[in-house]
Amino acid sequence: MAERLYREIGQKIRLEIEKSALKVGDKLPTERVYAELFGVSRTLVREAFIMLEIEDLIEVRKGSGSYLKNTLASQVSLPEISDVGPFEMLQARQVLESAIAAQAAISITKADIQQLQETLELEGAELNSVEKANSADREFHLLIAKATQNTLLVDTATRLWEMRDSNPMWNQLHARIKDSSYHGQWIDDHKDILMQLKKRSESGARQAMWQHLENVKQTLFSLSDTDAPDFDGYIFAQPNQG
Amino acid sequence: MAERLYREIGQKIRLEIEKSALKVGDKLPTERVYAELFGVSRTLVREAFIMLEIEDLIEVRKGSGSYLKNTLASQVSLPEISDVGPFEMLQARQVLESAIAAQAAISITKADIQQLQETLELEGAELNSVEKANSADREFHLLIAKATQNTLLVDTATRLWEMRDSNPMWNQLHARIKDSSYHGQWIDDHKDILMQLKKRSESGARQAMWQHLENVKQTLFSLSDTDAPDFDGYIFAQPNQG
DNA sequence: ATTTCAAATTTGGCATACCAATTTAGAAAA
DNA sequence: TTTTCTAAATTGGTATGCCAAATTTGAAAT
Repeated sequence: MAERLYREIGQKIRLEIEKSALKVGDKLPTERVYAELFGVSRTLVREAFIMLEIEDLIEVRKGSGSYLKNTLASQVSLPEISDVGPFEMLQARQVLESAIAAQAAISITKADIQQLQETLELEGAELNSVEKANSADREFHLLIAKATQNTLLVDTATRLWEMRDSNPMWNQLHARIKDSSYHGQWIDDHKDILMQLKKRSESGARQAMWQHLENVKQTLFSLSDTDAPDFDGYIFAQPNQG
Repeated sequence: MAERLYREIGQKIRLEIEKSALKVGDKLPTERVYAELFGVSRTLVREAFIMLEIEDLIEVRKGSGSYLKNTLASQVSLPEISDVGPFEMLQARQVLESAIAAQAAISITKADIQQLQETLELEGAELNSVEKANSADREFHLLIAKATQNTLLVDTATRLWEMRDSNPMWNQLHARIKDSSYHGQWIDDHKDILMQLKKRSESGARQAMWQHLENVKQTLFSLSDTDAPDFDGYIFAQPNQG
């Protein structure tokens, strides 16, 4: 496994917080207490505390102690998401990301366009590595959300991608899509989206993004149709984009 | 300020990554190098590295070094909802909920319409209680999301409303909006949305929802203009709905 | 020239020790 | 008894040092 130890400690501390039924605002045991409890140095506990602090679960105050800042419940990023099928996910992305793209067309800056351009070139270059191509794909879509300059829209898009990446079924399919001959169209789609954004065309960007995800759905459908595992029951009403 | 030092170091490292134009996969300078560069101990640099690792920006490999895992651009500062202003929130709702409404127009059922009808009547009746009116308002919008029959869209809409309800500034304003003479138009807007959904008009529902939230923005603006606290800096580019 | 493999080097992992801010305890003053 | 103030204890902050994994080097074998 070879996980970094501080993560293990952090997880143990989470469990301790749960067992002790600590409420928001309550004081946690000190670093030294946890160190002795787990039989490790205070350094490691401290690192685990930093992890939990970055995750916004606790707050650390010098000379005073550490305090629970949020509930454990608010930590978990949506539990039942793994039950969401690829088609349902793609439909949600279609609805939301096309709207975000339309908004981005209004507020996008030259710098944003430049970054999108660079990412697009990376996508073309990195098609040998599925890993990197996926990362560039994600980057492209999130940059568009960022171009709206609206925190909540960025947050929404990010959440969608986090869910996608944590969905095992999607990962399985993604590799095959990227291997398929569709990769060329994938890039063409992105080029089209970028072009509409450059033109600052609201409806153009909306439609280009919609069509892109429509194409992904089609590819996914044909792959799962011919080849594949069981994706029945994931098909939804297909909106006709007006 | 009294910020914890590792955060400062982490920020400096981000700047260094930017200055050095490091690409994903590139190796970072070692902890010892940064320690000397910033004139601090390796411990602090290590803590900063942990912070960046939690943020998924870098990957740390024992005995080997640390590597850039994601671009700085893809870094999303996890949203501290409390400092999202009402106008930013309304803009996000405008973009997302109008898209959701359009989708709902396609898949809505008679039962959904019936429920919306009932909720709408409740809204008219309960205008004496701000509390209940607000609850009915929320119900109306969430029912539309449910009508899409897409889990993720429901989830997205729910999240938006949770954030709205936890934003103190919004709550403060909401009461005043509900008190104002705008309440009548509020209900008319909802009636219009419901009518478009009945007609199953995708673009009609989209525009009706957009216009509704546009009206809310206008009301909010006029209230904060005449009366109120300091809402400057929350104003965004206003998309012209096509 | 190429390959192999072990020793040296590099790099992150972890622990101990001491520092500084905060809190607490208790004695002195009122 | 209550308040005030100071010193001791508590708690997180930072630095140093040694350990272990990974990488690199270079000499020996082929």
